[in-house]
Amino acid sequence: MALQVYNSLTRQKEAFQSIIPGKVGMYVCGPTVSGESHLGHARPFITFDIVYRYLKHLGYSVRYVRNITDAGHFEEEGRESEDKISKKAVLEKMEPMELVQKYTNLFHWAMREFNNLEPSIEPTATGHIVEQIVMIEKIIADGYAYVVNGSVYFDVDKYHRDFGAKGMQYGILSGRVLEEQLETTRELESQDEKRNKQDFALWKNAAPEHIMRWQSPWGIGFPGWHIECSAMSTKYLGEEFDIHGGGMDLQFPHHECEIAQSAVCNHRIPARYWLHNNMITINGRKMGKSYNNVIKLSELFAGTHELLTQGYSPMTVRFFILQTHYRSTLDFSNEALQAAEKGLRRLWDAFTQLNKFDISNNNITAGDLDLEAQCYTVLSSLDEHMNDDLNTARVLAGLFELVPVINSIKDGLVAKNALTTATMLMMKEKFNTYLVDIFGLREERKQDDQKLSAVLQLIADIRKDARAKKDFATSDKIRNQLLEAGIQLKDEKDGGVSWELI
RNA sequence: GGUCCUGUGGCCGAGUGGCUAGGCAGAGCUCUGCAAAAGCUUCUACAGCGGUUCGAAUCCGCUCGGGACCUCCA
Repeated sequence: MALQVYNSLTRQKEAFQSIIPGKVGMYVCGPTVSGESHLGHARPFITFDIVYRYLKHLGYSVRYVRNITDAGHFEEEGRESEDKISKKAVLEKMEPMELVQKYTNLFHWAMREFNNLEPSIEPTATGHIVEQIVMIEKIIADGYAYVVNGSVYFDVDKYHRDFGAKGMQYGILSGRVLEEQLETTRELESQDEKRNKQDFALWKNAAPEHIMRWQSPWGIGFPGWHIECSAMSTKYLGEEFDIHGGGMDLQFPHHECEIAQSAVCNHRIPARYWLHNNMITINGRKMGKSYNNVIKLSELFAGTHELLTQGYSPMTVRFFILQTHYRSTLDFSNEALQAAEKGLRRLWDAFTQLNKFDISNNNITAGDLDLEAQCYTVLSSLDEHMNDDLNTARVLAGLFELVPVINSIKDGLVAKNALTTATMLMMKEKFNTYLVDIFGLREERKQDDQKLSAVLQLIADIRKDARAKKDFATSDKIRNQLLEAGIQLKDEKDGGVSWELI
C-alpha cells in the first residue's frame, strides 16, 4: 500500500500523489511570534516534521515552507482593534521588531530541542508586505474586495456566489454552509465597515498609536490575518501545491479564507491535500491562551509550571506526541508524560542494544521458526502502518513488540541463531529508519566522557572484587552512593557491569 | 443555538465487523548475595439502551457525557 493521507478537503483518506512526480511542495502555518510557544504549538511542528521526514524518506524532494507571522493579527475586531505585537511591545518596552526577534529566536531554540528539521524556506509576513499588497490589489481589481476608510475587506458573499458555481464555494474546506452561517450568527458590534458579517479584512487601516505600519495604496496600515499565507505559499510553491498543513483550529476561518483569496487570484484551490492535526488538551480542554491553561515549552522542559510535577525532556514530549495519531486529541497529564518518558527509555535502550549486536554470522535458517515468523510479520507491517495516514502510534507499538525479543537475545534467553541474519538486519534497519530518520528521536542522556568512563570502570572493578570476597557491605555502598550521585550500576547476566547516567 | 468530532481496562492511547494493539502503573514468578535492569505470567476493556448481522468496540437509531469550530488561536 502506498501512502494515504486524510484530506480535510474531501473528508476521506486518499492515496497521496504529488503534482510533479518526485517533488512535493508543503506549506505549514507557522507560529505567531508575539509570545513564547507552548506545548500546544509543539504538536503541528512535530507532526509536520514527521510528514517532511517521511516524504523525504520515500524519496521525494520536498520544499517545506513554514512561515513566521511577525506582522500581528487583530486581537479584537472593530474599533478597539489592536495589533498583538505592538501591544506587547509597548508592555515590554521594546521595538516591535526586537520583540519579534526575541520570540523567533525562542521558537527556533525549541525547534532545535525537538530535533525538528529546518524548513526549506521560512518566510516572514513583514518580509512580504509587497507581495500581499499586490495580491490584495488583484482581488480588488477582480471585484471581490472593497475599500472602506483605508481598510480592505473581502466580499465573501460575492465570492461564494461566483466561485460556488465553479465548485469552490466558501465553506468547502470546513464543511460550513454560508447560508446557515448567516442565519445563526449573532449581531456583533463595530461591524459598520463591513458590508457583511462574514467578510474579512485583507488590509487594515492603522490607528495613529499603531506601531507596526506600512504604506499601501489605501493608506498606512497592516495586512489582514489570512493574506500572508496566500501570498507566500503562491510565491514559493506556486498556484497549486501538494500539501497544506496546520492545526485543526485553523481550518476555519483561516484556511477557508486562504482558499478564497487564492482562488480569486489563481482560479483554483491552492493545495490538493489539507492535513490538520488535532489539539493537545489539558484536563479535557484545549490548551490555548483564551483558556489560560498553557504550558510554555521552556516551563515544560524545566518543570517550572505549577501543573508539572517534574520537567519533561524534548524527546519525551516528542515521543508522547508520536504515541497518538495526529488527528486524535491528546490529553496532557503528568502521568501520561511519565509513562512516555519510561516507554521511550525502554524502547531506546533496546534500540541501543540492537545496534551493538554483531550480526555477521550467516543464519540462513531460523532456529525458532515461530519467533522468526512473528518478528518478520511485525517488521513488514511497519511501513503499512506509516502509509496508513501516518499512524506513528501503530509503528511504535510494533517496535515495542520487538523489544522483548532484543532483550532476550541480549540476556541469552533466546538463542543468537533464533532469527535469520536477514531478519536481524531488517530489524536493525527498521529501528534505525523509524526511530532516527523518520521520527527524529535522538539520544539525549548525558554522554559519559572518557575520563568518567575510566573512573567508573575502576570503581566497578573494586566493587567486583568486593563481591567476589562476599563483602556486600562495600559493594552495596558503592552502588548506593553512585545511585545517589545519579549513576545507576547494573550487574549484567554475563558478569559484567553497565552504568547509566540518570 | 448551528456545524462537526468523540466516549476503549487504574492512567495514556491504537484499532480496516470475526483473529486478546502497545505503553505506563499494579500483582505473581524467574534470574540475582541483595537490588536495578531484563524475561515470563496475570489484570481480557470498549458510556447506556435498542437494532442490523451467523458474528459489532467497529454499521444504524436513540439517550447520556466530553470536546472542537462558529471570535485571536497550533
